[in-house]
Amino acid sequence: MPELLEVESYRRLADRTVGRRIRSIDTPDAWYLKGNTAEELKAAVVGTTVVATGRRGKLLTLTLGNGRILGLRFGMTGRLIVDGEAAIDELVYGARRQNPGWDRFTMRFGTRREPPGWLTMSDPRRLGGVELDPDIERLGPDAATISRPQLMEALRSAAPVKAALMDQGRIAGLGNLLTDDVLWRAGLAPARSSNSITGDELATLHRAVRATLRVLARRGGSHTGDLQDERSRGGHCPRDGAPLRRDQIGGRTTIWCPVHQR
DNA sequence: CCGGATGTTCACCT
DNA sequence: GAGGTGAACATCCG
Repeated sequence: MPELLEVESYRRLADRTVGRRIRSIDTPDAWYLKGNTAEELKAAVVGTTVVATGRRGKLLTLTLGNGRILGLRFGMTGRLIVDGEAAIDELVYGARRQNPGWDRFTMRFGTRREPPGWLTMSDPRRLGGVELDPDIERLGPDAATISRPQLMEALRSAAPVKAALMDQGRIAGLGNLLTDDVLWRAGLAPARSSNSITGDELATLHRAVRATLRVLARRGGSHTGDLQDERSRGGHCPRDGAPLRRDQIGGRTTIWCPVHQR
């Protein structure tokens, strides 16, 4: 998916639907509906209005006029399209082409007197989903606004710091690409046990989370990190020129510099 | 042809 | 219980 930065741009796009009334929904893929049948979903949302958008980590939420919350998850390849316009032209690991067969969920808006339009989730790999009233509190604090004490709490674990940062229940929003760039920026080895992080290192890591999100947001997304060009082929550290390492940590391919990440 | 890819969940180990 | 591993989902790309 889309990590935090992409989902935030999806949220801003979805903001366009605030104030619109949901006329109908298309649910061509029952598997995409988590926890509800199409009939239940339809009964809960059709006829109500989108009153707000929100985001916690990689979860996009649409608050409806009846108090229900519609949670949208995008997996690795999910895209959001509103009124035919996509928030992001091309996902790095997503499909280049567009295929109507990948439309997994659509809301159609408008009545005689209210604004029309539609919102579609397109997801080739079907790794995302739509859930009514998702358990948002199962997610940790959002990475974009997490405080230093909250980060310390998130790292109260014997797991590698990389695994803890990717654990959405501990801290929400960081995926594989962002996490590698955060640790690179912080100078921390990804396999370091979380509870071995010192107070000074925690402060550095906290700043690195914020800096990485700020810088990559400005550059255009999670795939614009300093390590991105080095991910595919064995590259060199942009900071000190050392050969980068490629390891499996927390179940994911991890790129890191053994010289300055300690 | 094969392996891996911005993710999550689950079963099964240690 | 905590942590790790591999599978599953489906498609594209190198």
